[in-house]
Amino acid sequence: MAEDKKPDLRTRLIDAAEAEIAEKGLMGLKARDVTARAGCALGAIYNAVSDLDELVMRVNSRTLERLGAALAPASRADSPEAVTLALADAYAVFALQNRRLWSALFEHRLPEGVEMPDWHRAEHEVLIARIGAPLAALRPDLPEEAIRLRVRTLFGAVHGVVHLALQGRLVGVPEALLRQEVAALVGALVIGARAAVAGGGGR
Amino acid sequence: MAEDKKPDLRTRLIDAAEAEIAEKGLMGLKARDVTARAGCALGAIYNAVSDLDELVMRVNSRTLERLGAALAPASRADSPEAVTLALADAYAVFALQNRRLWSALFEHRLPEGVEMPDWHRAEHEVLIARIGAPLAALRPDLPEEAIRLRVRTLFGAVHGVVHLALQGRLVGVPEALLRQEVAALVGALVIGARAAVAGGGGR
DNA sequence: TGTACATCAGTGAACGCGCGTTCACTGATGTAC
DNA sequence: TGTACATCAGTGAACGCGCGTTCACTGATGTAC
Repeated sequence: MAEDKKPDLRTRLIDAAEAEIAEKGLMGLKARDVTARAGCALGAIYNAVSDLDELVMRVNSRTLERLGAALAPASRADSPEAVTLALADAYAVFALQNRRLWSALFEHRLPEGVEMPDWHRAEHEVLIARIGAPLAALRPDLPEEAIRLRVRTLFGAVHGVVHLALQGRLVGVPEALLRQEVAALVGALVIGARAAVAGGGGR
Repeated sequence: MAEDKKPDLRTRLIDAAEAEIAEKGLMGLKARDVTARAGCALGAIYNAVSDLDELVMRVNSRTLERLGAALAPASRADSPEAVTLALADAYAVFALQNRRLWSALFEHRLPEGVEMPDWHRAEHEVLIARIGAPLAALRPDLPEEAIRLRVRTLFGAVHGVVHLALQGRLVGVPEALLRQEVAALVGALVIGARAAVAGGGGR
């Protein structure tokens, strides 16, 4: 009666893993904590999923999906410049609000020699495409190949600033100023892109 | 006779740890491998050093010093723009040539609640200052505080592109194109900075 | 020059723990007749 | 409706291993007399 119909164990395990990572970070993820949280026995993990690694990838997969959703509204801004700026800002905000889950995206390493499954790789392509659209509009002079490259560079730049800021240590930007600095960075790059088109210089 | 005067054990241990990290990465660093390589017993580590963590910090300290040396020539370029570009390029080259040692700089986490010792923190400040000089020359309109912030943003941007490229997975720039892309990135930022001064806009 | 003693870097077997994974078992559910 | 049997998700104690750290011991070196 009060016994809600529980979701399928596999889902509960992914939920639990997600919550654990959100609380303790990827390094703090332990099989025992996950099963305790999901309310099942330790061994049950291996019925639902092949591996702890798979569990992490399922969580990362969700995070990527949520990230995608968080970036979606940005694409509706009314100029390529505005879209690019909005994407970068949304990225920073998402990272700030989901720090550990977001970090897990980049921290997770598969054991030596194991390849990332295609379904996970494909999810990244979606992100690339989303950034690529405004950039292509901004630089109609560049071939698709060059755009794809620039997307990666732009993404890397924004990512790096956010990443170091969230790590806190070393040489990061203070978190309170992160959005502002990301905006300054992307703003400069976007102006540079426009100037390149106007000037006719390929680079 | 053929017995060369061996350096002090502590030094040999740091040498060995450095070599191990260079070969296998920070995650692959094991006390037993280090001592085997240094030619001493396992327990000897704890006479020379308080901890494996300290050993890592000693290695990182060296890496930072070598990074500093690798960046030094860049400062002799003849305009602030050129210096900034040369610094970024030297950074990318250093990372490419010292991938695992460079990565260790950012991967190493001290156990919860342990603070980074000052001697290590100070070494980072040196790097910041080195990038700050040309940037301050480029933006004489900005107060020192703002320059310090921009240095971190610029550093983060370059770092991010390099970092993702070296990771290889996900959304990185291909390594062969890394230097070119870093140059494009920094070039655009430097142009943006100059334009900001000319235009009188603070941002 | 010799003897007794203290020091301490260096040794390596053993400790201890964290933790992913396995596996023999249980019990609920479904199927055949 | 009842009985026998198969299946299989779920259980949790036990396994096994990697690995940082400790600690009782050794033996070389230095000091005092």
